[in-house]
Amino acid sequence: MFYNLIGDQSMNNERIVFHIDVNNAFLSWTAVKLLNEGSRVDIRKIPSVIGGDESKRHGVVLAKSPVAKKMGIKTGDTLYSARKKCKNIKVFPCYRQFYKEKSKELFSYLSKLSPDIEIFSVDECFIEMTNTNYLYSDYLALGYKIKDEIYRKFGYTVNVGIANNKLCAKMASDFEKPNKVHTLYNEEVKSKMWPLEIGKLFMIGGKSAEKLKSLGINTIGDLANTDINVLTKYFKNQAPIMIKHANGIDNSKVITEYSGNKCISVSETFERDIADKNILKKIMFHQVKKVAYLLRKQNVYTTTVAITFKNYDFKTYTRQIKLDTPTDSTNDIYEKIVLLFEKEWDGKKLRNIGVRLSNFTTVRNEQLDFFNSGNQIRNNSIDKIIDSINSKYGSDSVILASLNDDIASNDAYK
DNA sequence: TCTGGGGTCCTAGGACCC
DNA sequence: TCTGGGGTCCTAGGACCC
Repeated sequence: MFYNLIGDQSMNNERIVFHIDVNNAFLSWTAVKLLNEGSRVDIRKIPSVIGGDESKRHGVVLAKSPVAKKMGIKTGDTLYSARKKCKNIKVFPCYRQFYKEKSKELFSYLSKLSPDIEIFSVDECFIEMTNTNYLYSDYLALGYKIKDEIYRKFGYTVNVGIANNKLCAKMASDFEKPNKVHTLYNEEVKSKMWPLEIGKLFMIGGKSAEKLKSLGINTIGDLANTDINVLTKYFKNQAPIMIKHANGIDNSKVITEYSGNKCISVSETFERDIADKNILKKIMFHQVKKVAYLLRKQNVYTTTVAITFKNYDFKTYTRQIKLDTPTDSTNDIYEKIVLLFEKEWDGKKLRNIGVRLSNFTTVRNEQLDFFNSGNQIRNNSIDKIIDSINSKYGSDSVILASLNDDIASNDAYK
């Protein structure tokens, strides 16, 4: 029997957090979709990846099968390099909308276990299990039950991490994959986490791992036992949190309430580099429409707008501007975006362009410009009317012909 | 046919004020 | 003849996450 009763933590009063992570989410979900559609091949069992469309210059690996992983293929690799590592790799497209539906379906099932659930990404969540002992007497057994039931109900596997805090739950679910349940209780940190290579620690990415290794810190245990004063010299304010993490300490709460985004952005990589100003402006206009709509949906106003662009040579720039008056108007935002663009763009070919809104506020604190107040009010109501029509009939049902005839009427970019 | 997209958070440095 | 220093706000860039 796989229920390990020795591992049962239900008798003490410690906090219990679960982390649930879909194994190779995009690939697993695609596998389920294809099988449901009658395919005889389970793409999880062959060398396969989910990748973007190379003809649109989106050619990166977004998820990989276990076989592909064994051949050295990593998420973020170019499809070109994935093929180099594995000649007969099968590449499947990315069905984002479908993944969103699968994600929703999973979390609504998990919400029944405990209302204290934090959706951490499209395929991961934390569940606060503290104070549910009266319902679940054996957490490890429960972990297996959840995992197996997800497989039975939905046809894909997950990893479950069980620990006394979020960090350790996340580290635990990342141990051996797929289709596994792991615990990482406080007393297990030394034996299970300390031997791991430093880059495995949450929030230690490639750059930090490299720097730590150059200091002779090679494992999580090394980091846990590093003098904080030494580490602070190299990592400033990050040092204390790094050492805490390495010791399995984390007091962060499971956040159940969605509190809105801190920023909203869109960006687009073009099929071919573009140096045509009118086309670039049209693209930005459509992007502004999108972010402004999302902003209004959150019922907030932005005080900072930014453009981001990437040159043909991959150098990226961001240019931002703080607004005197918070706004949620498509027109206002577009005006600022164009201003920034005209000022900063040197006319060279661009590979990618995007817009970003940040520093939101709920209060308008509006000082209506005396001469333009009529226009402002008119634009605001136009935005709202367009939002309601677009949310009913699709995002491009109505185009702001009144706003900018040139852009709205020209369909060079759609 | 080389290198996506959407987020959060931190830091360094400049401008400006007292 | 000598150019301090603390605080705040803002921008640009980068690290990291999925």
